Amino acid sequence: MIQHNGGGIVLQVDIKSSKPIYKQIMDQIKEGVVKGVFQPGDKLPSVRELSTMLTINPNTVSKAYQELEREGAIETRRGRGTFIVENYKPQADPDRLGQLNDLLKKVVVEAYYLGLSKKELKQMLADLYAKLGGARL
Amino acid sequence: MIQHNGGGIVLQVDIKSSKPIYKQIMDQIKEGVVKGVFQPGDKLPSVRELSTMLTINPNTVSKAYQELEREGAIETRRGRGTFIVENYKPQADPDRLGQLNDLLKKVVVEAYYLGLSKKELKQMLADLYAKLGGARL
DNA sequence: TCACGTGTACCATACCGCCTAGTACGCATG
DNA sequence: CATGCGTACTAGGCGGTATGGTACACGTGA
Repeated sequence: MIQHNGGGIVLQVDIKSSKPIYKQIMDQIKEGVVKGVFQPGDKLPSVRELSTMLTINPNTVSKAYQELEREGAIETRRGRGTFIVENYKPQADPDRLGQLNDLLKKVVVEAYYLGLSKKELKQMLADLYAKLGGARL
Repeated sequence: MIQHNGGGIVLQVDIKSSKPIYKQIMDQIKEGVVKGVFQPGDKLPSVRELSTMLTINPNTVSKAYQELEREGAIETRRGRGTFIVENYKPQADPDRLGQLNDLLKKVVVEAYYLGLSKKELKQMLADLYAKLGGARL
């Protein structure tokens, strides 16, 4: 578990996880935005800097940044760096909406197999909203 | 998209999907149990039969069945076949509970990036419960 | 102007999960 | 004993992921 704390931001990567490193970075940045840890316009660590901090390859960081930009979450300015997008406009993408529905369906099925009632799952969801986005959501 | 319909059960597999085939089988069987399409004690297709129907390798089906048995969802009886477990007793597995929480967290973050409000997500969850387990959940 | 930091684009290599193919074994049923 | 069943094992191919290295294009600031 390698950690990076530069200027208040905290990113950590688990090399041993089955989840790809570039996806770990993506998820943490998006979660950080929701939490408010990353503010619109904030500068992210440079590709080389973050790769050094996490002792991973620059290409891996670059891949994470490219995917995030493709999703519209961040933007890159050549020669300047990578930044959290300002005034993010969500678009009702049918594909991503379907994926979200599938993901949520999986949650419901898993909850059943863990013995969680509908009420308990709703509570879990409420707790997450409280924990993640006090003001934002 | 290959489909199998034997005795009322319907399983389909998308070879081109990035999701592993054995996981597709696992998810569909678990979803089928929640829906009630599969009843406790029901016999699943044999490894060879299902592999033939889906035109995939028997080992792939076997892997799906083994994982499902490890999760306690199904049980195999040597020489007889594979069956949906009767009287399934959910166990409060802390690991799986943590994974469920992570999955739900991802849902919340994705929902934010799709512009879905907390209310809309809760509605989506309610719809899924209605669609999946009318009586069971 | 020029050095520097930035993201980007290649290429080659290695590793690992997934899937296939084939063969063989142990067990329960009829 | 023949059949159907799950299981185990080996070998190989394929694609995604990550690494290592090099090179290029662009914007900034001295």
